[in-house]
Amino acid sequence: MMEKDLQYVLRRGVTEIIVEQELVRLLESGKRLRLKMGFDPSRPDIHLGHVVGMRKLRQFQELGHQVVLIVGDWTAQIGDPSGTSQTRQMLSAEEVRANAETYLQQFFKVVDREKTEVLWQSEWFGKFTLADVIRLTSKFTVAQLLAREDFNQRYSAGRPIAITELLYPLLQAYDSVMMEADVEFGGIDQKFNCLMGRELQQMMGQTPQHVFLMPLLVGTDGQQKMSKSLDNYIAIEDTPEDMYGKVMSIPDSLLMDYFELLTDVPDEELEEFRRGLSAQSVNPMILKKRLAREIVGQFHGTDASNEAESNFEKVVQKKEVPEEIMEIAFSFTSPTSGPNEKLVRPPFTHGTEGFLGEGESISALPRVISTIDIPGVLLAKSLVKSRAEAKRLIVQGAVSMDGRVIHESEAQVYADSIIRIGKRRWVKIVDADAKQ
RNA sequence: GGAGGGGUGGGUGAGCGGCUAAUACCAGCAGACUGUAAAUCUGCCGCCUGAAAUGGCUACGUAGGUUCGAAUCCUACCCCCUCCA
Repeated sequence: MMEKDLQYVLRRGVTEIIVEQELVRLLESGKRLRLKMGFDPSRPDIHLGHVVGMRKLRQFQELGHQVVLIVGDWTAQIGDPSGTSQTRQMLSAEEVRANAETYLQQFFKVVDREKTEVLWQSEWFGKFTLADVIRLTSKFTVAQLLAREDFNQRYSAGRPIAITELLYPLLQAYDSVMMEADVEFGGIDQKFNCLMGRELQQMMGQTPQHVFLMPLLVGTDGQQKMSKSLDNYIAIEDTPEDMYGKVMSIPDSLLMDYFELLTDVPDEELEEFRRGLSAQSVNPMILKKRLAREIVGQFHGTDASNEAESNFEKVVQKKEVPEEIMEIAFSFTSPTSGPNEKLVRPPFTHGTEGFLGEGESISALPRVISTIDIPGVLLAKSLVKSRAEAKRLIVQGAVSMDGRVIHESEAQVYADSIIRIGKRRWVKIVDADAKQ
């Protein structure tokens, strides 16, 4: 049983383990290992890309090991040069602290807080002197650092590399020494930095850490790794509905990766899914719904994930109006004043008169009617960036009211009329007077 | 210290006195088709005004200047990059 668990943890969602044989021996020795994971508090939000590593940490915790989370309050200032971003803004100490707080809160949604130790880099780098810097940097050569692929590329392409960027791997390596890491976890793009940790530990008389590398989660665009700056991410703070919808929008090609990296669905079942997909005997959409339920459930519970699913079926698949929508108050009795301001065009032409039958009064009618300026409404609720945009959308037939496409900026609305823009934006006009 | 290159819309990147709100590509938005998948096709993609043709305003690092007219020319300043030392 134990054996099987270990194999699962070492196989599922893993790209590379350095050095695997040794790590296995170490795990079998029964020693409580110190597992290193670092993060830069340059951005506070955690998304599913981070969750891949966090889940792995959790699995090791369940085997009895200790997580040590390093808050990179110094490296955050440099910005990890890996990937596209070049220069990053320096953050103030307060920003870093606030980001870190938010991060931790989210981190412990997955990782067991009881078995986690949090260390800040400033505990050691805060005391660093120039002498220390020189001592650290003298251990490595430029050639060693240029071995890193992205440095190498930039260098040979004649593009700039800041000295602080070269420092980044060294600082990260030094963290491993200070916390006496047994294993460092990271995405495959962290390989170089983690290996530097091994070297430095060895130079400083420690047993070199093992390195546990995981695949990078591809974002919702199906192209690049999930990241906030590319806006292809699913945040763990997303509402259940959003999260569900975003999962549904990933390309089919990512389906199995997501299952493997982000859920506990057993390998045997995943095999079945794969067979079904390649034999085309199963609709990927069905599997994706399962995936979405699994993921939403992890962060919001099964009730919320079921609700998110029925909401999705109702709103997206059946194209009905969602349960909860934004409302805007409109006074039908005095359409040209009060809260309406920009909602009614100055030459107010249509009122209730003419819509009343013989002997009817306003109160006898279930709904009142008035003419309203649609772009004004959309703008007032920030559903649109400008009037111009609203008009464009109307021209393109993207705006409908009570199920009918609108072609003009002015439209007749009733109390409780519902305006829809595109696929996922709604507003409801409510009677301000009735609401009082 | 010296020589050279460059700063254009969310990104890449053309334009180098009027035809330029500014080519193209990417991203984004919307429509068709759909499974909120992919692929494809179509339209949009600075702001305000107008039903619309139109009109006005703001924008090509910053500040001035030349000109009937400037992203395009001149001056100063700021910033970035490359090479030599």
